[in-house]
Amino acid sequence: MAAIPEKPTLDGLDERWSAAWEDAGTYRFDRTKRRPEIFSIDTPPPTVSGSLHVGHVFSYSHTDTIARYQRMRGREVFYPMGWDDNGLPTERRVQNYYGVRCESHLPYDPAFVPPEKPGKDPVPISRPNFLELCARLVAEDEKAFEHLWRRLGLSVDWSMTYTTIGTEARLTSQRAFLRNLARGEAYQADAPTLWDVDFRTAVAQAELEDRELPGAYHALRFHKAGGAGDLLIDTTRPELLAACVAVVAHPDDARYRSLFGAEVITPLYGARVPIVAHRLADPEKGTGAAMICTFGDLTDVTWWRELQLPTRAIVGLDGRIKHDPPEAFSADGHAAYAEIAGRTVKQAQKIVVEQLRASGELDGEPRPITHPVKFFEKGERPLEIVTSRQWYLRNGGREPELRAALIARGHELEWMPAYMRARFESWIEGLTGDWLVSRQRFFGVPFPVWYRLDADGQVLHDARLLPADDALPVDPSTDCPPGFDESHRDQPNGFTADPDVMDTWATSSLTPEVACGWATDPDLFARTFPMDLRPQAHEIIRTWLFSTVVRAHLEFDVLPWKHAAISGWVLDPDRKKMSKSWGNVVTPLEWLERYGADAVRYWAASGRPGTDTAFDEGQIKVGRKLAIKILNASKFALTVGGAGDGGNGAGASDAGGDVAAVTAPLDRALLAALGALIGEATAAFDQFDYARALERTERFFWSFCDDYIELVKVRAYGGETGAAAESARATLRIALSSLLRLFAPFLPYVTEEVWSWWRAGSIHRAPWPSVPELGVTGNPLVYAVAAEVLGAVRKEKSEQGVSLAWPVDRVVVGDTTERLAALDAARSDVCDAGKIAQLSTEVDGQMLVKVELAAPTGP
RNA sequence: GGGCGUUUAGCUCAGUUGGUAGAGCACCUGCCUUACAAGCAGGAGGUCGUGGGAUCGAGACCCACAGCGCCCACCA
Repeated sequence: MAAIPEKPTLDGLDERWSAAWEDAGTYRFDRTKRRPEIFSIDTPPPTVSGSLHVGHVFSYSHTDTIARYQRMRGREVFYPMGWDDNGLPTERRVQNYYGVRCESHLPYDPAFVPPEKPGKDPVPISRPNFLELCARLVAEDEKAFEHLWRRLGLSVDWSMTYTTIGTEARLTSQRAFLRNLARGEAYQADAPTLWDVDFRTAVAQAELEDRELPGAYHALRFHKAGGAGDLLIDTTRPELLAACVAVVAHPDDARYRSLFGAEVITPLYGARVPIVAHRLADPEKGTGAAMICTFGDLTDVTWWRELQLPTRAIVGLDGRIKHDPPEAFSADGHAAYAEIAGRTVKQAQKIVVEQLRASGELDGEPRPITHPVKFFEKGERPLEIVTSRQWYLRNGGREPELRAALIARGHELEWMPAYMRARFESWIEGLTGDWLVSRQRFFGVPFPVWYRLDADGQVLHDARLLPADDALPVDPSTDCPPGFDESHRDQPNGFTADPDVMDTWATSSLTPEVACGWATDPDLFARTFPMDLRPQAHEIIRTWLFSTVVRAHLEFDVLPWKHAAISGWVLDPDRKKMSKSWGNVVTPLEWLERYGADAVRYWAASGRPGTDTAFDEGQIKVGRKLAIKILNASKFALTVGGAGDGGNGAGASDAGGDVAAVTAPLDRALLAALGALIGEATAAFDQFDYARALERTERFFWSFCDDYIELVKVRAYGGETGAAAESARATLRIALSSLLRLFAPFLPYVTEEVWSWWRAGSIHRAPWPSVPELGVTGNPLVYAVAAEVLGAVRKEKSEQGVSLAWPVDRVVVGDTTERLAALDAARSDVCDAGKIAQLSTEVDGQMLVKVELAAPTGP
């Protein structure tokens, strides 16, 4: 209990209460509670190597309001925070930050110290050294995030953080993978794969994005066998001509029907390729005939697979044309190929076009077009398709039954807002294959797999060596498989490690399992899983949400959570998707310091679930004003009539005041209206609609300040005694108690501050307000009519340009009998508040208020 | 091309069983009133995207169209 300040202020509240909550363990999770008593939240682990912007503050504030509401409802809230620190973003940040480059073949250098400043040329370092730097940098980043989150007032239990590269995450990912493997859900395949030539890794369908790029149609002259003329074929990728394995047209296309089964000879290279038919060939496009290359795009892959064509790959993992030409070229063909060998595809295209022009096999000039090209979402050059050995996880991409089961999971899940389910479904319906989970990178969870080598040192991919479950997590590049030691590594008849790491989503898809302790803490797991809520952004429904559903479905045959709350984006003030540069002009911490956490949270909570919201400094200012208003109104409610240090101390009831003392009709009317508000706010929160709960509460609160307090002020003042005065004072406290608790999920600092003036314990562990605790309530009409008449009196004074304290000789109110009766019940309050000498009423169908001001007195 | 969302005051947005348009900001006017001048009171401002339909009655329901945004698909 603290004294009520003479001049309440928001200054210093954030720091003071953050520290107090930490000391008191206010948000500590009590793991003795059982599953039904617990509300568990699968918090999104933010990418720590990314920049912090107000978008983070926005969506994490939403989740925190839900967490606080559930906690006040009596649920023990399991609200851990994770840090997503594995994967490419961290690698990239480490490379730039320290000026280093990971080279897997280098030996570990225990004495390595990164350069003070990144040099011009990156320093090549070993994989273990590189991983050390990753670990060092993410530790710093995570501190910055935690600082921001604490300041924002997230009610997270900070003793329960996890990271996606930590031991728990590696153990969970590897165990889950091995179980997937044992059940046949994970498998390895040597197949065409989308490949980023800069990152030198395979990427998954979920990580693709289209970008519009300029390109050009080139009409190539293929030669019919036996000199029977030419066949024109349009292509945007003439550089892949050497990889052409067939020409395809639609089976119904009359122009080509007679040619199916025949062969044509490719320009430049003189290779004989068949003309084949396939329904995906579009007669409307180009000449209606297309060349099939291995591989120019995903349609090529489909044709290649379904028509069982040979492979003639010419693009290497480095994105350059391979040096060995495919077979079946003519002598001139080999010469032509030699000129592009070793070149990038871009360079090769120029050369090939020149060669075609020279040979007369380019029909006309290239016709420029703009077309969508597939990119890795983090990449800078178009993806190539190369054949490589990769791990896959079944996700319904190739099995209708699994696909249907996952769509059914989407129906089982409760979405907020509900329409977001459509994105989940359309993603599943568009899957073209299983989930490619292996990445040729370093800072990730390694696949816990080794392979036998034969007597020649060749890898036997079918002869897998797996670790014992209790040995997990393992790093196969430094740990040895059972029965082998380091001397057998990479030796004939020995073993070699699987070189790949898992896709970052392969770990992130297990956040419920990681956070709830599936691998290490079965007791905790039983108390928290399946979880109650997954809050997340809509653009990662296809990745994070979907993959998490897949993993839980495969492993446990359940949904990982009951509800998914999808948040929108923060947009620039001009309503464009927020750009990095704009979002970083002022950092989130600076906003918090400028206006206080409550103010920023207020803005965030005004963004409805799933709705993109423009950043609005004005709303933050409004939030700050609201917080200040709460301080001042509370001070008044708690001190009026000398009640400041009175009877409602540690032992006060939930209601916050003496319910039995509430006797005046106006006061009882207020409690009736308050009860309705509590019902609305509770219903809104139960549907995760925090924005509605805030809006209703705020509206009520301003009316409470402007109307109710003004109406009862005189009655509640210190000079007054008796039941009427006590009734007003008790009602002020009771209403304040409820209102503070209704605001607590949004404005944790100011509400806690006021609560501490007069109540024991944290407001954030206080029970959510309820109608029963208000006791008997009255007719809300009394409050409504009294406020309206007072408003009419104010309006008259305002229009006459006099002070609101100006006396009124007489007011005549015309209204219905029922409303006049309600007014009569609050007659003295209305007269006191309006300084009205005489109030008379007359029954009338329509409300009419006539106000006669007192004449000016004196000079 | 398919789907989802959205369109209400100058700006940001509420408007949940259909009953004669709301809030905040900004703007204008007035007011030091014993919680609050980072305040209080008041005012002005909208044919609710367009066109149809069912209804006694539509911002809300149905249909079509348009703008904006997003998701998915197409990528020769």
